[in-house]
Amino acid sequence: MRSPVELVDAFRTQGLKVTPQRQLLFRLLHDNTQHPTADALFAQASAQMPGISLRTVYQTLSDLTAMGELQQVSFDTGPAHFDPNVADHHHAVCDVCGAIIDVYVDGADQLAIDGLDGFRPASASIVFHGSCAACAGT
Amino acid sequence: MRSPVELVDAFRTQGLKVTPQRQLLFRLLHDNTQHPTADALFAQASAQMPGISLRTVYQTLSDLTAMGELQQVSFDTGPAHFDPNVADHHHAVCDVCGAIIDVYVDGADQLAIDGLDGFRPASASIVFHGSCAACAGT
DNA sequence: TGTCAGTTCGCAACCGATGCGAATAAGGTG
DNA sequence: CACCTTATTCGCATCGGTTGCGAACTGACA
Repeated sequence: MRSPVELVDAFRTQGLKVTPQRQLLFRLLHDNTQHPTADALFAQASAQMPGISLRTVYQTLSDLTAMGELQQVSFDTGPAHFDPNVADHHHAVCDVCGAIIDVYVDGADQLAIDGLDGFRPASASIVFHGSCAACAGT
Repeated sequence: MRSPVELVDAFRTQGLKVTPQRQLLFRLLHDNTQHPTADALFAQASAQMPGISLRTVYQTLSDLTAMGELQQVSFDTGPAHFDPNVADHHHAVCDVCGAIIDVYVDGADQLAIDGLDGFRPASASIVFHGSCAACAGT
């Protein structure tokens, strides 16, 4: 995701308006490696801007996702998480504390796949489950 | 997933009862490669047993999943799909028609992963997106 | 056949997410 | 700087998927 100042330009260029709510979310998301949910962002945003609506958070998140600035990732059936890292990468989920970390997998594109039977893969997403450094103990 | 007759034994052994509803679902799921949702199974079950409750379908699916006879898989934020194939495998999803097919990936366990930073992976799940043989055209 | 624990099933509730519409505010123009 | 247009905010209602609850029911064993 681009920086808050770049996003201001990008939004205006598209005829979209730059509101305080949006700017706050730009800041909360920039360089955020937490993979927050809409609800988590709403909580953080509310602390700095009481009265902001959850609806607005959802709205801005989907705007940013549509613009390619954000990647929406979902695990299992829980709420969606948002990732400002839009590079080609994958995720590791800690089953203990729920932490999500970005991982880069070499050779993900040349995996030997059996059973494709004519299926033409366009993309692959890999999710590792396990325990993170903090939860694995020492 | 084991065969309907084996499941009858397994259920009784665990003190669970074998009802007509459950037997019907055993049959609908056995050798099913469609990865149906609870709703889809409910529709099929209703055709053969009018009056069966969606609640019962959910109940039995979660029983079977708890017993390890079924694997619950979810893609994006949509409804959960149930897979009687509990072997170690992955999935390919057709973005056109929504078909889900089982695939087997060699070397999935020795992928070169960067960024783990102490994370200990216990399992990996890979989802391919693309177009299936029927939808890819020829 | 009787007894009892496990089941079924409808309804309400829940969660994450989205549609709608009135009030509000951004931002270009005169 | 005031104005006007259009986008945005935000609360509320709604929706889809799923689960909790509890009364009535029914397998399964004695």
